[in-house]
Amino acid sequence: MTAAPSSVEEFCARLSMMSQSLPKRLRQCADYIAANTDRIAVSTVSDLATGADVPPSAVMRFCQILGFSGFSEMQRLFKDAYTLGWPDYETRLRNLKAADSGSPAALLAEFLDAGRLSLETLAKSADEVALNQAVQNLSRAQMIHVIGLRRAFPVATYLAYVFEKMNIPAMLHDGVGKLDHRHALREKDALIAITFAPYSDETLSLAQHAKLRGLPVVGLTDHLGSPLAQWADTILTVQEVDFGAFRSLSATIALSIALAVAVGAARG
Amino acid sequence: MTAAPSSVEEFCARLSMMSQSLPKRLRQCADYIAANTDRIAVSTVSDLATGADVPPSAVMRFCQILGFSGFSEMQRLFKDAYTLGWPDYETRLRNLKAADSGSPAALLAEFLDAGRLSLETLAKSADEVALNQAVQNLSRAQMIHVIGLRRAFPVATYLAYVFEKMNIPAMLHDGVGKLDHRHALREKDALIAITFAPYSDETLSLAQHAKLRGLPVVGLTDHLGSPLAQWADTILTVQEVDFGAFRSLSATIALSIALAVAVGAARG
DNA sequence: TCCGAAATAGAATATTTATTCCAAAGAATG
DNA sequence: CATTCTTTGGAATAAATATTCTATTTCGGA
Repeated sequence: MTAAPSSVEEFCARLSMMSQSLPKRLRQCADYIAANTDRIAVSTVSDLATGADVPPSAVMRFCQILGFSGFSEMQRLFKDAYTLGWPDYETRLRNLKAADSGSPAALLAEFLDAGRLSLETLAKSADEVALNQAVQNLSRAQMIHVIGLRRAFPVATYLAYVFEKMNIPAMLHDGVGKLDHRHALREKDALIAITFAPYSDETLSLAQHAKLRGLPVVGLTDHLGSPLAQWADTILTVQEVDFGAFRSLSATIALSIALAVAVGAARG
Repeated sequence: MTAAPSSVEEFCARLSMMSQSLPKRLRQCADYIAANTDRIAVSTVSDLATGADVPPSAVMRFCQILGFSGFSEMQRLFKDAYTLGWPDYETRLRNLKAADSGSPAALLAEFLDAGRLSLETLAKSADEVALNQAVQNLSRAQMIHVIGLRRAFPVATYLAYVFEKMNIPAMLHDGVGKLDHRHALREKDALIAITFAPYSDETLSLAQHAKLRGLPVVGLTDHLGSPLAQWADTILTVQEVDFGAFRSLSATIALSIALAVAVGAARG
């Protein structure tokens, strides 16, 4: 018995290699599974058996012929691939770590990978409707207030930089000197609030203040259940892949610039 | 008991509605699940329980509070949604770009692409030797000073954030109040200076000051001919691909974190 | 500080799901 | 046509997983 495939690609290759030489029932399995690789992660043996019109034991034999100990082992391949976004990521990560763990170059490779993965995830999950709505709200504002502290601070400062370059009136609430500028929020202004778990009280508090005064609030956060959601009119979510304790911010910054430039364009 | 959500959107909405008023353990469930909606389809109760750091029974109670009969029913929602499948990155990016140019979604696609290209470029061009040298210089320092203004400011602030999180003494020279803290540079300290064309005088000036006092200076800039080169012991270069007038900073930030974490590791 | 209600953890149980095994059917070979 | 090897289906078993239940703990209000 040959070894089991260790990636989805390898799995597919093996499949097309073998399917010719398989007896009837097993070929049915192979064909059905090849046509539904995207369902394997969320199916049971009997789901697949029903789909391929074979008894469950045929599916089991099929898994074993491919080199897996059973269905569960085969399914793990697909569950992992799904969870991680791309199939080979975990394997590559393991190799990199094993190779030369801790060396600066290895670390850099990890962060580059994490950044890339974050960008790809955002491409898949970006909510166009929310983005358009955010742009509309912000482009009507007389002044755009920006707040983001701790990990979100770099994002906030970059937004402030971009707005300034485009001659859009914007104010960064940076908390310097513990000065609170909430009263700078005036009628017809809007707020961009950025915060990720663990959420910053100051940011939430300013968002609440703005919301209660009736200003449009655009929230940039990590998920829809964030406490920021209740104070924002529009929520944009970004999941950054983290490596170690730190995140790359790549996706967050990309989304921020896109937002800012779109606002700039909308204002003409 | 209210009826269970019948779509993932509804589920997320319900979640953000409730999460405020939930007791501790259930809130942990809500937060973890909200941040990992994409994993639910392929997780077991105990996977989620482990991730949320609660016992499995808490996850069950959580499912029931949301209106499901149990975990299996909740998971079905996500398994079904999964089957519809996300388009892959390439497809999605093409779709985003296809939306009439200038639309927020199209802009986002461009910035995501630019970001990814920058990361890939850095992966190919990174100078391992310089990186190692930079890590060495910085890990010996008693305090690390960081300066980066304008476009480089977000990078500098993120570096300061990361150093702080790792308990490494660091000082951000942010120019607030036009205060000049160059005399905070002391024997055995080191400086990270970050600047891109058009180069910031303040940054160059501080680098010069440090160099003349004999402190190690690590320069992060756009190319080896940068004016920063003459005041730095080690030069790290990053080319960010720009789209329109703005750059994504993805690669610069990835390099910065890698540098910081490597320094953290070297200091033990 | 006490009481009652709410929340919790973990063990016990039920259910689903995966896996094995073997008798029977079918194909190939001489 | 008999023999042998392969394939098959389904029942029996094992394992994983979900779910319930209850003794405790925690929390909030008198």
